[in-house]
Amino acid sequence: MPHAEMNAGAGVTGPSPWDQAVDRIRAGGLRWTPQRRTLIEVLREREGHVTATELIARCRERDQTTTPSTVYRTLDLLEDLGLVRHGHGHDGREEYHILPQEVHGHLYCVGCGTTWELRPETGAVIVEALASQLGFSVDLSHVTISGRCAGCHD
Amino acid sequence: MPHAEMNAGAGVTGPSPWDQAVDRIRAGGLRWTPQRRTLIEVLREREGHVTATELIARCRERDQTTTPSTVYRTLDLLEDLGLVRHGHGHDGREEYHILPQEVHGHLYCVGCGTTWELRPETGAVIVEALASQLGFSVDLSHVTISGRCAGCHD
DNA sequence: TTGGTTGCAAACACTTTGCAGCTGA
DNA sequence: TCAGCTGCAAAGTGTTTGCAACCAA
Repeated sequence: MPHAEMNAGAGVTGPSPWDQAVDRIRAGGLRWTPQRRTLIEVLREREGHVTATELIARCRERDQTTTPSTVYRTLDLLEDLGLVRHGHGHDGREEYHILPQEVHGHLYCVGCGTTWELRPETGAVIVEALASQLGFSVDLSHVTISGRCAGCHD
Repeated sequence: MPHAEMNAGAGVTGPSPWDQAVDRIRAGGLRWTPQRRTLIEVLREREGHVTATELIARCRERDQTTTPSTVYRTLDLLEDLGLVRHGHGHDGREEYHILPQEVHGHLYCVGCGTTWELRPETGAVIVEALASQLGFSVDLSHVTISGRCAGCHD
């Protein structure tokens, strides 16, 4: 998918936030379980956004016994830890943003169905326009804009 | 309300597109029923956007016997006629835009729960920014931006 | 008459919840 | 041990569909 290029090189400082997740879970008196490990394995392979349904399916690939309720409960937990955030996609389904280290919105192409990231640099124009014109302060992470991407014009 | 007066010099032109709806429905060999009349009465009192659930409730106020399935089916029909358009609101529910005579997006305030219209004049900045920077052509009618309105800043 | 419509109820897809038993620390 | 976790099944949303009866044209 023609996703936004991830930072090559300069990257994140220190260990992956997912590694810290184990400790942070334990630190809260919570337990590190096989089910949580499975979900986090799935999550750390992905960047961007996924639907809960997709996560459940991917977990089931690794562990046939995966249960939806456990996945949802674990996602709630991870959201409390700030490792994922949820919103709603263009079709109204729960959609999880993985590792939102950088707040971003989404662009959905009705032509090819691809979802693109709307980087803060680009989104800034929107944020500023609405702030100055209407006094409205945008939460970019909840923005999804539909339209047609460069490759899908009529 | 914004333009909409398509004053034709000859004969059949209703003052409101809703009046034309009756004829357009009949013209398609379809039937004009009490249930459809009820829904359209409800719709013509509203501007902007409503959830299907809200429409069902309002119809039931007028006609206790209103059924969800009929409302959904009628909304489908009205969408075919171009009288409403549906999208998804900030919470992922079906949301209908009534009489989208003027294409517009939405602003949702997470503070007070109000939904505001994003007028094309204001939205133009967004459209232009994404077009020039990414070659993405925005469909403003599917844009919903969350944030805080001027009266709800922390 | 007759095909579009309706109401009902059941099906749906996705998500949440209650609870008894299991398990990580 | 024992609070937290899991699986299951059942409940809940909101939306869609199958079908026999119904009714607008």
